[in-house]
Amino acid sequence: MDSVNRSGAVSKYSPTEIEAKWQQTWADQGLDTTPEDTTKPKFYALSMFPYPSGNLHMGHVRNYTITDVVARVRRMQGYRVLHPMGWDAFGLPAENAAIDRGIHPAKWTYQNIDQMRAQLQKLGLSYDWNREVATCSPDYYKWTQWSFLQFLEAGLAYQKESAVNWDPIDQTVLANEQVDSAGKSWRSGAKVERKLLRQWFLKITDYADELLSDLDQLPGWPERVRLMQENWIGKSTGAQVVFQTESGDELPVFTTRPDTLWGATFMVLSPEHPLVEKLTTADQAEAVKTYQTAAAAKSDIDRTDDTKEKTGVWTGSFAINPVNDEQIPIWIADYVLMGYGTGAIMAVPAHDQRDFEFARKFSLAIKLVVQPEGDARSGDTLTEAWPGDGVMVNSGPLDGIPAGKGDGQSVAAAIQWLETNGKGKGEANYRLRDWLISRQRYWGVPIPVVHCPSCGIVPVPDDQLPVTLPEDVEFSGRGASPLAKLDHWVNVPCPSCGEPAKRETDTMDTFIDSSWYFLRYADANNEGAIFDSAKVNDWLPVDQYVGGIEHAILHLLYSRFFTKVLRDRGLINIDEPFKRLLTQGMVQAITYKNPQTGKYIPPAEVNPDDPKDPSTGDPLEVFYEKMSKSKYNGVDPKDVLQKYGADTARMFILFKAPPEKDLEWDDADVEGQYRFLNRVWRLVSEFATAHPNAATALPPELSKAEKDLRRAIHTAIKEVSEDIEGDYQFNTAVSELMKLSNALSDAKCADSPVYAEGIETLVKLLAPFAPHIAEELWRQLGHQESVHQSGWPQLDTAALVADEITLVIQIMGKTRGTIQVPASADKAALEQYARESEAAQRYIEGKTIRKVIVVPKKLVNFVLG
RNA sequence: GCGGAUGUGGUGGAAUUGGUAGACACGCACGCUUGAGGGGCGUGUGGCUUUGCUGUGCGAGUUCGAGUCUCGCCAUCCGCACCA
Repeated sequence: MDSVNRSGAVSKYSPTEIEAKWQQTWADQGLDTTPEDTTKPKFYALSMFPYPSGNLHMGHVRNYTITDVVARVRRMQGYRVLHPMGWDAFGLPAENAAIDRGIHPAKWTYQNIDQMRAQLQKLGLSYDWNREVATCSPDYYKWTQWSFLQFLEAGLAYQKESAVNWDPIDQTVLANEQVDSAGKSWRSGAKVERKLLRQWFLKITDYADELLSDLDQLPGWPERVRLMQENWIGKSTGAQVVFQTESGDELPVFTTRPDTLWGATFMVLSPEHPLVEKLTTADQAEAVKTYQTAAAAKSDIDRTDDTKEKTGVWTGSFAINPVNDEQIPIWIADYVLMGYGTGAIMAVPAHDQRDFEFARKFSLAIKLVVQPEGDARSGDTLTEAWPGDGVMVNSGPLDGIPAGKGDGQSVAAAIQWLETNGKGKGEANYRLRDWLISRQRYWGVPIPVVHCPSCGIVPVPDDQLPVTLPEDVEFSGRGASPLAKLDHWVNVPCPSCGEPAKRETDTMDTFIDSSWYFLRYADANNEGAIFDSAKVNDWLPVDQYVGGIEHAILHLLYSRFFTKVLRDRGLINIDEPFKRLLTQGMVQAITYKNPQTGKYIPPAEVNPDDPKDPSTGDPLEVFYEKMSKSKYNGVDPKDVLQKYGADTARMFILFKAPPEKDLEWDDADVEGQYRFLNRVWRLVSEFATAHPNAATALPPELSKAEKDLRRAIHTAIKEVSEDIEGDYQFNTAVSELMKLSNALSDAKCADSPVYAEGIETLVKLLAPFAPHIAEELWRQLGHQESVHQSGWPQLDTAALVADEITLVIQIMGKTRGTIQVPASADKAALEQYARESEAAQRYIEGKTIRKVIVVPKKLVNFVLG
């Protein structure tokens, strides 16, 4: 590693030294402070902010490096760039640390933030730290509460009884994502129960249609994220149809196939449907009760898991089919979910497979109303439901109409008939549910309302915000929210009437904190308002957002929702918060697993050439998996930075895989990047020593060597620029840097101004990727200002033009050789050169040329007869 | 079951969008430098029965020419899943 010293010419590349030096200098000079000069075009580059666990992992490094390259390139290109960082700092881990280790969540969190900030700063990320936010800080959550009150005032926040996941051991409510696939609590391991509780919701369903249709405005998002959101919102169009029970109650149902109404032979209600009790006859009371109890005991997962056998019970009563006045039985079954549609369905067994299975099992009538063409079927002989096309039969006014959802087909005709006759109407239904935001936890934003016996729910007035978290709390991990036990905090006078009242003790889902942080960065230190609207309207939307695919739905959907609500409150004028989105792939590392025992073996204990379990001798499975402690395959960024420096780590991560693909960590490739930076160091250092203050003004005439080098230089400028502007292709951008470096190493004109131009260009192009080494080398070249303020190299397209090109000679489409020809040659000349070529002569001799295809600047293909 | 993505050397990955497949690296081999190791430098590296043939998951097709376009399969990964 000290070979450079032996020559005595230049100093050794010492990353830790120069990285610390330049990080300090840049911070002192405020190089990364957001410019206020609004004459420049703006660019907002953002990484999803982290949860402050205390330790930076490789996934973070990858995420932030990608965004940093984008930000640095834009700065060099003359944009004013906003590139902030902050902390998604509320959440369960802090509270668990308090329960397990007796540290206050606030103390634990702020310690972690300090630790992680220090780690981030060692990566050379160009953040404007003046705009740092932490969602657990009262300065921030004051405005989270204020936002909540905006929702409340707009009628978009409400309380409702809801069935939630209840952990009987920890005595607390859990979010869906905190219950594993077996229906057990992630913390206590207890089987989760369903329990009715009064909870806070945000009415995201009011925005379902816009959240769906505006996905079209996001061409800069990955297709699959848009599709996932589309699926999640789950719009289906159809009709609402009102059935009457014999007792006179209305029983509305939603259906996507209103055209099959004449084939409805029974109805099914969800076991939780409010009308079940009333509809159940005395004879059936016991059976219904038993079924309801069994269904209630099952978690959602159990209920949706047994896809095979249908179960259900008849209520004993009947409904009237509104289209033909037929009497049809009303059943209950758990394949009908209370949370979707109206919690009740009309069952058309001939044309819906679930209804068909149910009808067969309980011997219910099956009536065919769509006759597939050229295939006479009847309900009695069907072996499965027919959901496909055909002609309507047995359907009164619809008879003879072709079945389908198109214009003039059965569905449209049915909806028109329903509306004309007042039996129902066209309607859309969504899978999306309202957002349950209540959490019975301490370490979150208190919901800023007071419950008053006489005034009801009273919002805390703006001038009394924030409702701060009390600090004198006990964390036992048992019972309701720790806040509920603090009488002095709970009991307050009603802000409206002054009588004794009680604070809301639920805190908000932490996804709320992260649903608006990207707006706050535009005006992060505003004490008098959530933000200055003009500043948000100036900076937003985020031009490039980068984060993991795991947020494809929740965070990104919630943020879009918040943005639209705040827009409708007149606070901002944008429809969508994130113009372009990049979902970066996982960072994986080699993993060894013993297939016999199922145990993971630390790589340090395995011989990679012959992977065997050191204790049992079993051959091991070898594969790449996401880094994690339990698999012993994590690589600590700290170790990499210490050994190679941030520049090498950044270069490796950018080069190893395209950003959206999974990246396989490989120490040998990290070494490779370190070697490359060392080569660049020697190349530039040696040049700077030999040619202090070298001129870059070009002579009027260039030699061939100079022209070739200059073409390589400007090809690099072109390719790197394109790679980091369109679809980010940092891997090929880095390979272009390597090509330029190789071209300079091989160049035979080291004393030419062209060579000096090449050296300077290499350093500039390298700057966004490896900012420290580029800065150090730039200064060695004699520059006073920072390379990061030196401007992006200008492309000279004239330099790209070659005097000679390589012409491919093909015979019958097969390449048989190449020749060098003048670039200026026209089609006829190219054909002539090709005919005369040795390669063509060999194959053409004695044959007839039937056709010649000439592709200018590329190839000549001879088709022989 | 529904929807989506991906499939190229020993490995990670390129390919101007129909025009020399394997750029750039990693690894490996050989050579030079070095007391040795490391490092550095140089050369080579898809396969094969090597004047040539063959090759981008498999099989057809379009074309002068296909990794790229069309049709049909296979495999892997991801999301959703009794959604009426």
